Amino acid sequence: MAKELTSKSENYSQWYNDLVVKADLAENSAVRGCMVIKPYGYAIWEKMQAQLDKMFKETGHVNAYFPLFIPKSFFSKEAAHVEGFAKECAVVTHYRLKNDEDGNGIVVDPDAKLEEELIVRPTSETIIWNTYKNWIQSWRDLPILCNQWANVVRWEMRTRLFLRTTEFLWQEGHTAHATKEEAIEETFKMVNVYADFAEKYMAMPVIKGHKSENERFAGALDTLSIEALMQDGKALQSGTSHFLGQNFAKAFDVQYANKEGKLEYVWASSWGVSTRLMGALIMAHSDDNGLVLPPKLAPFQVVVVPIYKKDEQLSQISEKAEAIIEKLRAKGISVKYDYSDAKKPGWKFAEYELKGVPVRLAIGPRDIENGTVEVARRDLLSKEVVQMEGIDEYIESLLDDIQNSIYNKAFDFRTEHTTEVDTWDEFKDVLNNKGGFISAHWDGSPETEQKIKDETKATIRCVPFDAKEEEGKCIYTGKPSNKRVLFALAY
RNA sequence: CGGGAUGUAGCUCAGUCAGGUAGAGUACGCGUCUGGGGGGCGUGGGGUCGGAAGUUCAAGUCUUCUCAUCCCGACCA
Repeated sequence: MAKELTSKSENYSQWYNDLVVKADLAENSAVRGCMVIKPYGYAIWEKMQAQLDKMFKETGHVNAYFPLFIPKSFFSKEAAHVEGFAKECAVVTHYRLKNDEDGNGIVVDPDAKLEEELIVRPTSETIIWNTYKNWIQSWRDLPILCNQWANVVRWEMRTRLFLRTTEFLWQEGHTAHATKEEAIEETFKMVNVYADFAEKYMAMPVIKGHKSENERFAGALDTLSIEALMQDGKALQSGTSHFLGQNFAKAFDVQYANKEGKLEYVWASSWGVSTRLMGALIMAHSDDNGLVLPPKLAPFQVVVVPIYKKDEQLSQISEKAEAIIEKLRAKGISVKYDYSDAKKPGWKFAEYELKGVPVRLAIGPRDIENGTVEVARRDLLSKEVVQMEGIDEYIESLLDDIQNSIYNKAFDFRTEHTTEVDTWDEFKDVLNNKGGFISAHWDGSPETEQKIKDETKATIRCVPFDAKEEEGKCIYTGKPSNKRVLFALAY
């Protein structure tokens, strides 16, 4: 066994790290906290990007690109925003290197100090709103519905592949609207796009809701998020959509003339998902044998492995295999044919399992004789022998089955790990022994949330949109509450 | 920035206590038998022992300094 995974039950966090590295998704780089996304991992990200990009465009958005660097002065214009990000910013102070006079290699040229430092963007609200100021004069210029695909840098203390890296890839939508109602509508629209994407493509059920004040984005009036549950019972915030009110418009003095000719400040939203979704995808479905990918995001959905001894056997098998592959591709199914002699069939089986390829076909002399194919599905680790005739239709529906099946499995897991509690003792007991989402009453105050966090590390993941109205008492203070919120330990 | 640990082959690590020719597994090259679940046998290549200075006839091992990384905490999508 060349690539042994740590088992999930033994050490979940080690299992995750092993999986990311051994499935060739990403690795740590020479730069602290920054990862190299390897081709196989990047292929999954590209699939996510392509689908999200399509969904953004279908909802009327366009792509643009704004600078990596943000002048320091822009940053301080929105008070809450600078407060939230100041502690984790990379700063460019110089623009030139030179040879050290003492022969110690290359040093920063002290004469090349910038007049004003540049911040490597941790998010782009400030540079974008500074730009929007020039784009907006009249109600006729609104709305602006821009998205950008970019990298951002947040100088985190501790990093983990995909879940939290110093530099990460994401998309950030920044919209400008004439009215509050329209901006709020946009905020909700995009959290719904994220939820659709997570559920239909990632096969990952999510809860949509409002963030509590403590967890809100720096500079937002309201933050909506999608929250997913990982297999270790911890929650992962997978996407956020912010209603920014007029905060940035006021900070950057972005006003428009309304139909009556009166100047008004513009209303804003911003929303984003990042390569963190890769972490979510990995943790939502995978097992001790490796990655389990939903067919809709797998770099290739089917792998074909020929089993042969001699070259003439291979050409006989290839003839059948290629006919099958052609039919599958005609149905839009992506296929890899691995006829390489570099590895043995057994090795390939294990490797593609590790990489989460949804369906594996094995064709050997036995199959040629019987007109059959061995079909293995990754999610259930099951195998069956199927007639070659009609195999394309069989696989087409099998891929749908797999997509649904892994969604249902994750959904059942979440249902099983969502617990209503009514007392503080019960809360602590469920948190420590069962994990998952805990639905409980809360008095609505940031102080109470903070105390709960200090005592248990659990935070309010969200106030779900569909939280049922019911009278109850805060589990911590006993004060009255009219709806349940979701608590969990989170990534 | 506090607490703990580790730097030896591409990777994972032994060897350091007690100084004396640089090791294993895995990966890699070649040959061969194999091939329906990470194969067997044979053989070969691969190291400034993180860096610098010191002690010594002799340093991976002892001393001092230094650099880097990892884990736990505070921060966080």
